[in-house]
Amino acid sequence: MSKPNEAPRAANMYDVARLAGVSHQTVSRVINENTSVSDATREKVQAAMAQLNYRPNRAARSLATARTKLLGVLASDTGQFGPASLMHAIEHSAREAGYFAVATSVDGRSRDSIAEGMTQLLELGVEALIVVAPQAAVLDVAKSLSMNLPMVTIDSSNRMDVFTVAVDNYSGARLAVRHLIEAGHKKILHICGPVGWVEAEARVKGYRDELQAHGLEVFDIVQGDWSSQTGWVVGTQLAKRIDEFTAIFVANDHMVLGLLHAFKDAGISVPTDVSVVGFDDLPDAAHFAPPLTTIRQNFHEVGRRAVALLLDELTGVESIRHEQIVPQLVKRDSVAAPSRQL
Amino acid sequence: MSKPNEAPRAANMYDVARLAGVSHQTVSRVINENTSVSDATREKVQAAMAQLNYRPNRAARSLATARTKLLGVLASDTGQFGPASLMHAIEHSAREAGYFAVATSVDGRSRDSIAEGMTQLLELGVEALIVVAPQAAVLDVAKSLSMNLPMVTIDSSNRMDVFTVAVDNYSGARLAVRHLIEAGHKKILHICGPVGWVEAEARVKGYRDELQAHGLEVFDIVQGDWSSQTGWVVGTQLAKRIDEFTAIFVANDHMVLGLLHAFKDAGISVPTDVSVVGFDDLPDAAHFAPPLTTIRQNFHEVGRRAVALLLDELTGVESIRHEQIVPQLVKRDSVAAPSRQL
DNA sequence: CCGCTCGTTGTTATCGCTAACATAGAAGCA
DNA sequence: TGCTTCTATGTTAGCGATAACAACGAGCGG
Repeated sequence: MSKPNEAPRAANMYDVARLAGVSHQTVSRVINENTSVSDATREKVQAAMAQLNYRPNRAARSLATARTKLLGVLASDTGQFGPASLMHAIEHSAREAGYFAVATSVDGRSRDSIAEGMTQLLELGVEALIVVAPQAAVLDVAKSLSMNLPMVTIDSSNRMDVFTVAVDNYSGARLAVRHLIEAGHKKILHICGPVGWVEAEARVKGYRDELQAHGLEVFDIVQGDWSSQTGWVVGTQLAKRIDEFTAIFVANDHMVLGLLHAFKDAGISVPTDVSVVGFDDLPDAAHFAPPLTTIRQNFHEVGRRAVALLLDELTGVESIRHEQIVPQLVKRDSVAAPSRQL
Repeated sequence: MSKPNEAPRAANMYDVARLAGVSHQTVSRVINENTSVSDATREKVQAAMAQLNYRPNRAARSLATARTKLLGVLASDTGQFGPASLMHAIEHSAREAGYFAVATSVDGRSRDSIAEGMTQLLELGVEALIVVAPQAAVLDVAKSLSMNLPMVTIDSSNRMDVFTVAVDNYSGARLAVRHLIEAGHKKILHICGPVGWVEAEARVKGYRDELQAHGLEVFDIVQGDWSSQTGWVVGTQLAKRIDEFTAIFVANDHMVLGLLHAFKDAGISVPTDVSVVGFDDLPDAAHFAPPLTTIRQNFHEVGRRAVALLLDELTGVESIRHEQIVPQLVKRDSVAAPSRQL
């Protein structure tokens, strides 16, 4: 009394081979588009595969080849616009190359969390690693755990020991500040991102250097954390010292939104009373009040190049070790000539 | 002349066994915390694993057990706030349960893209599927390709053939409209999401039903597509017909931002001239001008429950087939009593 | 003191695939 | 025609784990 349809196990290579009247190896050859298989045989096999709804078992294949066709992405803050866009780009580029990108998001401030994510990725058997985590700590942990897995990091820290692809945050920041200077501003503040983020640091440096290059005063940097909430808090405080500056370079667009909110409540008009430049060019930035002048990053391009770099490394092709994508200034309505003389 | 350090292959179970002076099976037992292993042996094995930096090979394990511990996530529009938050929640919940969530993002309007994503997931050997795609088409394709893989979809379409976890968009919409009605509005417009999105449809229905329940006029729905850009376009047109309504229920917060922009340019004040309620409660919504009254969705809870449901199904536990998470109204400053008599 | 049980460990087969080698015909060439 | 060469296919042995069963002692009751 056997139960015939109990757990109808999925078809494997031998099932296909039997139905097509060939050996399993021939089926394997058809799948891998390998070498010499006659057209007649190929068609028979393909028909059999279709009929059985056959799908190769990736685990078995990985075991036999020691290759998983998996790309690991170690990411933090995946809820943010930047990382999310990046993930999307990476996934698509990977897929085009026959790879599958598996992502794990970690808390960039916790070494345990990072280590746990790395371990998972390693156990999955990823062939290479993309680190999308703007905190230096993530990179360190990843590096120490990854043995000699090919690895590229997406940041602008310019560490020489890892391949990097990055938006050139430093030039982006200079671009933003220069735009403000060219509009006639001399007292320019900077609201930066949280400590530990390499992007934030690069933007601070760009801000400083551009001001100094023009012989202008560098203010104490105002500490932010990327969130619009903090932008609002900072903006509320800044509103009281409005006579100290005429322009602000803000390290990201979200913070600008909060800042704008605070300024509006304080009766400060942008750009009449103070000019603002952001960073990111969120899809919403064109609809801020006023529409925001900001720095656009091409995340899609960054993701694409990161995958390309990794694939080169995997296939042994020599390639550039450090790529920078230059961001662009997008002019909208948040910058005007200063109306006050300080 | 052999090259000793050429390709230092990672340690496997036999290496550990040899070093610990036991059989590979005993190592397997230690890893799986299985049955009777003496403390002394366990410690020896653990020491050997640590020394060799041993990591079990997931492919081999999958092959032997026919289980991958992989949860597939078929998602569309992962750049949006909602799906991104959801993915994050799913990933964390899965990890807590010893699973790894692999996500693939597809274009919800292209059946080919959906089918391709599904095929990839299936080949990876995912044990179950979470569909985070608000378009009905995705669900259909997934259903047809998935054989009888356990599957839960995150939407409110209330299809009886699939497990669902969803934010109750219908009640959310009624909540929003009721709030407007209670503020005294009688002419309330709705800007909806794109066609084919089940959330959009549920919100439309909620809007209609709530108005009808109060005997109020239902306007033609204004077609949107979630983006702030479209919100601006729609807002620009609506500004010309401002005397036809006093309030708007907008299907998501992004569109509100564009709408606000258009109204501001047209000299229409919110909430003085027109009241607005959004949907989503973006982290930025508190800093819109004015701060937005909107409907908050608890994505984290949705993700958590979806994973729990799937795990129940996987382990054969009977569970609820359809869960609804009720959203909340968040009151801020974009709603006031109507100032005009229509 | 013998046989039984149970806790602990080892042995062998197996998962589904690919790599490497083996083999059988057909074609090419003198 | 007889030999080599190539094309198309089959056979066998792993990859690194788990499952199922076998075996070995120690402890225990009769």
